Amino acid sequence: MSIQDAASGVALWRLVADGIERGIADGRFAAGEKLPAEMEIAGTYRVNRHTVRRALAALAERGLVRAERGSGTYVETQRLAYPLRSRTRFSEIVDAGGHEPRGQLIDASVETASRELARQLGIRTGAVLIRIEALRFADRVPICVGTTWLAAERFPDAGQIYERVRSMTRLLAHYGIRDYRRASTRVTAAIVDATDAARLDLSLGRPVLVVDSTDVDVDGKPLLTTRARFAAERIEFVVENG
Amino acid sequence: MSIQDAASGVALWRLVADGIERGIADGRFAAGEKLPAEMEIAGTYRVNRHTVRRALAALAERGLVRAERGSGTYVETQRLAYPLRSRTRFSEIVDAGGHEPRGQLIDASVETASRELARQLGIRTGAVLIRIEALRFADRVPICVGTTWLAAERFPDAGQIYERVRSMTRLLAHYGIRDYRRASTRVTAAIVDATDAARLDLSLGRPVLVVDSTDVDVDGKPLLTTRARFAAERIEFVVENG
DNA sequence: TCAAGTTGTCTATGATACTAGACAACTTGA
DNA sequence: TCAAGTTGTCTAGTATCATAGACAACTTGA
Repeated sequence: MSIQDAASGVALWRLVADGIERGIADGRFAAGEKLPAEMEIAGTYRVNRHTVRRALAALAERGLVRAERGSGTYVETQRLAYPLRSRTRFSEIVDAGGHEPRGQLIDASVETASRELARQLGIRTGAVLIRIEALRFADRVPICVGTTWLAAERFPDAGQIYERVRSMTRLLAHYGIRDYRRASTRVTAAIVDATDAARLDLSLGRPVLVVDSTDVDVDGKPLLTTRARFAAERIEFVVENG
Repeated sequence: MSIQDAASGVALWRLVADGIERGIADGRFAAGEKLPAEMEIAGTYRVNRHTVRRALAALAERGLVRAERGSGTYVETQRLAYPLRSRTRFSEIVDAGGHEPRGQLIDASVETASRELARQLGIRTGAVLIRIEALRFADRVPICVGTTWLAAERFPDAGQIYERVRSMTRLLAHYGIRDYRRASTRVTAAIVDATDAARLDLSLGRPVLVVDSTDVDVDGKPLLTTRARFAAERIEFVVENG
């Protein structure tokens, strides 16, 4: 009972929790950043570590922070609302959320279509595909890593184009496609693999949302198919009803 | 823990105290009025009576309420700051405090000067005096009851005049005295007697401040002497230093 | 691989908060 | 004078708050 007068009627852990929350609100603890260690917080508030834990538990309950055993306690990034509509453009969605979208080419390669990919793209099995591996950011936070396949016949040099324009929408525009829409979207979840964990700056064992989608042109002809892995703790899919 | 969620970190009694304080602040519980009985408050907040007592104790500590055993708990009137200067006018002081001064004649009579009164008024022992018993209010709250003596020779019919003008300043003005000042002020305290208790609307046993004062004209000649009893819980004398 | 640092969990102790019931002391009004 | 209502005080039990220490489980970086 050192920072409160003896008869304040407010629990110590509440004062600590409020103090940390204020720190998050005014940016002293930035989103995604690590909070000071529990012992350190206990020191600054001159309070027992258990009291700090009580405060952090209350904040975690409300989703403001997330504790990672052995590593630290992190300020939860507010999850980006990501609507799933027929018109789904990463850059537009992120921009609408008040953040700056950015794309980064990780790798572009050529491969042949598996039966499944061929079916989705409406081409024959074994056809030549361009495979683009890209990482997408909102402000400087990685949101998702996506693998996109396009028919090499229709989109030659797609990898180089993407590297330049850094946006799938602009890539398609480069080939004269002014509009397209989402034909199908399937969402599931998985545990992040080591490669994606590094790309998304996620700890091992954290969940990712896996989105398989196919975009088609105005005539319904498949343009590309994508498998994207979203850092689950950073986004929230919104499905409009009706 | 009925009116707060289980993990609020704010003590129940604090919520009750805050609620009552808000009630006082917004006038739901008027100054001087009796609060609901502890059991009743406990009922409205769905809380144990002891918790209510804890809340009331906190408010009493801060001087917002005052408990009277067997009677009830009352909202403390904010004490009126009453400066003691050479220029001391009840009506001016009350008016400066943002309240409406009022005087009320209780009794006017004639008596002869005791040695002490004679000395204070600078007249001979046994001289005829007019004794005025008056009650003074701020807004409709009785503040003090005062007994004033004036020389009948100089101020004939003072009682009737006071009854009409209801102010000692205006009474003196009636006799052509435009200014006067406080020659001496002595302050002590006592327990209210039954008569004054009724007049001041005080419980028996409560303290009063007893003020003996003599006012003189600009030449230093005594005009009147007064013994006033102030309800201690309603005023606070302020002595300016320097 | 290891040491340092971090969060998670356990036991233990004392203080405070809240509830519950009972009775004393006192005031008020009939 | 008395009954009803009020505040004051006491004992008791349960739950929460806060402190303290120890160790496990895990991450990180050298």
